[in-house]
Amino acid sequence: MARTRHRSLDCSPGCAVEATLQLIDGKWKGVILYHLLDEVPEPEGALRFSALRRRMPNVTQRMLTNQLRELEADGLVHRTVYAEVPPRVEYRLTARGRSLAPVIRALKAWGDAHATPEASPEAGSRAA
Amino acid sequence: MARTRHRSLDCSPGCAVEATLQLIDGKWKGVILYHLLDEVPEPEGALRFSALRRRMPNVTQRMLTNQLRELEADGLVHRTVYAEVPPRVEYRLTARGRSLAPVIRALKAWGDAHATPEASPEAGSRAA
DNA sequence: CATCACGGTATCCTTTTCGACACTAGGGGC
DNA sequence: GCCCCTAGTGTCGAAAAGGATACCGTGATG
Repeated sequence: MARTRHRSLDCSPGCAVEATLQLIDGKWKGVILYHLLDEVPEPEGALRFSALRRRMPNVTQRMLTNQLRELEADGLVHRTVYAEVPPRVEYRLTARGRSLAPVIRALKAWGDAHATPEASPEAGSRAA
Repeated sequence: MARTRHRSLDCSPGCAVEATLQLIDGKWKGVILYHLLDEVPEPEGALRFSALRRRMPNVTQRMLTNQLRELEADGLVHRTVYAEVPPRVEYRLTARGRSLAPVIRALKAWGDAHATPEASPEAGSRAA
C-alpha cells in the first residue's frame, strides 16, 4: 500500500539514502519508530496498539495498523498477539528496527535544533 | 505541491522527527541533498541543473525542478542563475541545508550497513 | 439483553504525487 | 533558415497515499 518510492535503485551512492528513507517514509512511521524507540523506558520498549493510539490521537486506527504492518513487513517492528479476551497486541522494535536509532535521533536532533520555524505558529505551549 | 505530511503538529516530541522528515520527504529530495552534500568535492558543492540530471537519469526535469524548488522554498538549497546564453543555474546547499549533513549521513550509513538486501546486488564495490 | 473494550478490517472517497510529453527562449553553428 | 544547447514551464492523466466511517468477534459488566 505504500512502496512507491522508486523501484529502480539506480541512484548510485545516493541510493543508500533513499533506501533508508523509504523505510521511514509514510507520514507516521517516523513518529511510530520514535515512540517505540525513545518514548518507552521499558527495556524492550513494547507498546500495545492502544498505547500508540493514545500517543498519536490524530491517526486513525486504519492508518496506524497500516503503518505498523508496513514496518513489520520491513522487519523493523515485531508484533506479538496475546490470545486474550480483550485482544492484546504489543509492538516492539526488532534489532533491525533498533539499529535505526541513530537515524531517528539525528532526525529528532535536527528538528529540535531548527525548531520548525515556519511550521507551527500555534505551537509553543504544548507541555509535552 | 508537496506539503501534506501532517499540518497539525500534535505529535508531542515525535513531532521534531516528523518535521525533519517532512523536509527530506519527496521521493528525490534525499538523493538531491546527498549529491549536493557529499558527492561534490568542491568547497561549496555547487551543481548545475544538468549535472544533477546526469546523476539521476530517471528523474524527469519537471520532477527535478520541482523538488529543487521545494528544497529552495524550505531554505535548504540556494539557486544561482547566471544570465548567460545557454542558461546556467547552479544549486548549492545553504547553511541550513548543510546542517542536515548528520541526518543525511545517518541515512546513508544505515542504508550502507543494512545493504538494502532486496535492492541492488550489483552494488558492493563502492566505499564512499 | 445492551454495552464496552480491544484490535482490527472493509469500503469509499478525496487529496497529493508522479510521470509522460510537448513547448519556450535565445544565442551559436552549419 | 534550421537545429542544438540549457533550464525550465504547462497540461493531462494515472496511481497512490491518506482519511472517514462503519462493522466484526467475544467475554465481562450493568
